[in-house]
Amino acid sequence: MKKSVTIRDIAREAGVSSTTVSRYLNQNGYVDAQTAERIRAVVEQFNYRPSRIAQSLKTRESHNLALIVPDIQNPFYSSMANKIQNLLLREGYTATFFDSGADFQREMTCLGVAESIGADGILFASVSSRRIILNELERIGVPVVMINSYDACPFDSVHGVRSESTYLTTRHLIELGHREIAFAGGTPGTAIAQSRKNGYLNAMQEAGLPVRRDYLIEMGFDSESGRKCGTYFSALFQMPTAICCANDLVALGMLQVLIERGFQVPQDISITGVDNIEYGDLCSPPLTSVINDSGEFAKMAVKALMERLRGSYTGAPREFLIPRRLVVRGSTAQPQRKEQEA
Amino acid sequence: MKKSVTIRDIAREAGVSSTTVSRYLNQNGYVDAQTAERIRAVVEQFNYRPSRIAQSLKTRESHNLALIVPDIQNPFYSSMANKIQNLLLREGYTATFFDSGADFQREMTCLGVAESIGADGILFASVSSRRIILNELERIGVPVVMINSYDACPFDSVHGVRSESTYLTTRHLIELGHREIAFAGGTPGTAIAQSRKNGYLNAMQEAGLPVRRDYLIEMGFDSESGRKCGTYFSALFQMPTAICCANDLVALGMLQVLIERGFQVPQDISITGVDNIEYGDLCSPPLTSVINDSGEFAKMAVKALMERLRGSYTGAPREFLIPRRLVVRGSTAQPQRKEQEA
DNA sequence: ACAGTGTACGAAATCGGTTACATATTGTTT
DNA sequence: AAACAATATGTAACCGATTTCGTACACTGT
Repeated sequence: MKKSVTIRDIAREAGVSSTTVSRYLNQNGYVDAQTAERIRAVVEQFNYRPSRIAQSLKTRESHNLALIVPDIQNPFYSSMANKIQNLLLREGYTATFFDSGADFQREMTCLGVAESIGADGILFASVSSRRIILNELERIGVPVVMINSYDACPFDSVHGVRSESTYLTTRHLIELGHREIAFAGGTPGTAIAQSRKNGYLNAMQEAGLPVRRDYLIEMGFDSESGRKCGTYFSALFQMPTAICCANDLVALGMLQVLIERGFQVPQDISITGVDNIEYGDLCSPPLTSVINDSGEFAKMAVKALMERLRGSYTGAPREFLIPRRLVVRGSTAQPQRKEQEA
Repeated sequence: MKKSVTIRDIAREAGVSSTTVSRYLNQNGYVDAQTAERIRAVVEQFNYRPSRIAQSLKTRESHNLALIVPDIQNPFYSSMANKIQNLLLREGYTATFFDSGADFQREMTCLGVAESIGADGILFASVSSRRIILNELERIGVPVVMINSYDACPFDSVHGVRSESTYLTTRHLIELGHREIAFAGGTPGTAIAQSRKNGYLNAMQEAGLPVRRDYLIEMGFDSESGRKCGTYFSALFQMPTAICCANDLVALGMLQVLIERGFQVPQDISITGVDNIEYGDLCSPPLTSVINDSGEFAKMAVKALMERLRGSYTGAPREFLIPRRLVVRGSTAQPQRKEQEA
């Protein structure tokens, strides 16, 4: 089909061998200034770009990474993906993008593809950090950075302080005077959902507050799950005065249902999220949340992987903790339960 | 570093030549049933996956596409990216992801990288459909599908009916009785912004309504632009009774500022968006918008590109129009200007 | 018995780069 | 003047697959 111009074409045209052209392009070995100039001119004239594929085959480095996220439509991940791609471009790397849909089987599929395309490394926001996944990663044998995957694993990992996010929001609710605090959680069985639940439980326990069975439900991490949880809570005989949601999407879905059903937020009920996504601020009332700095995640993940790729770090797996910060907005306030009961 | 298992390893282990293994894997040429079984077993035992890189070099097909979007954080594009990636995976293709940040220079950079990595095709949501870009695409010489790029171009393209989206929202506002309708537009100089502006202008003209200079401003396609426009409009001596925004992000930013400044939406002022993103529905008031079906975009774009890649279509550039539909929600209502003036 | 056809498999070239090794010229040191 | 290092370039093998061409055998029909 399309015949590309090769290094040998350039060599012939410049009257040198392909070796010399290669040396010129990679700036290694000696090449005379005049020769270099001749090559440069020919390269420009022909708009020559060396084939990354051929390079990869020989050097055994594809300069391409696999980026696997559970849900690119989640603003946290789309923002992170954007930043990762920017950082990588600067380093001369590209990213092959995968959306696993938070599904274990698809995660395995993506890993298989990642291997066959010869990815030099994997940036993996895995939800199902099952043993099989870890085994598969080890078998593939390229550097891996796990993102938001709290389980102990033999790879570098980047995540917020375990359980800190919902701990912060729950404690905030407690400090406001709430006692009946419910939790609307993410996909059961995933490490990150577990961590968020624990944050809630820890804060409750620390304050000596009881956790009611029917105040703790887990669905998923998207707004649809939030709507379902909202429907559930609003139908309870005894509603909580505050709900700690596993992330902002859940909180937004929840908010919508509650407002739809005539509840006032935060007067009747307070809501918190996690991630501090843009839309949480755009809504009314704006969402109290926890900053999960996707840029920081991207930076650390890329840095860690690059160090592994360059071999400038070869030690034990590292854990990078991204600091978080509570952002109080309009969706939380002191409880007014007494009046309602009267 | 990591020595991969090659087709020759498999061949040796199975007691055949690499040719036969290749024939077995690609299901072309004859291979004895028993031999096939032996090979299958060895392949499984060694967990062998042929190197896509070596395949690409020889066959001159990378089975990898470049996907370039202006802003992956825009829910329309992140949703589209998700769906595109899913469709491609099924076809045995991968996508290298680029976020151009709606910047011309970066678009050029991305195209250069796309060429050197040997992308078989390009899915390109270009904002700056400048001549240079088109020339560069033609020079690269691989199939291209342009997305949301309205200018006439020598490639297949996928987009909504030109100017239809804002035409629908503006007409909706007019039918509600609004006469003082402003427009908050997207990045000036881009084809899509031009198209959105035209939709507004057409509807206004059709209804015989005058367009005031100070009611027409263009900033960008993100929520920050919406906030700026909102600040501008809310400071006007004579405020419009409705604002037609170029997309939902702009509308959401606008909404936030207006509510912040004490305006009631839709009582004091009506707001419309375009794209029907999830968050537009989650906010209050929920946003009147126009459905821009990202799944349909993804489907048509992938289909068109695949046909080009397979050579099953080789004719003139095609234009795929995705139908749209107005979704009326709480952010629009009849104007109540008379009372306010009194 | 022989040509023709379908089946089964291998040797070797090839894709477009990189690189180990060899060669040649020039400059510098002893 | 001989020895050595630095500079400048080329030859050819190689990365891991695919593919052309060729060989060999087993049928089948005449």
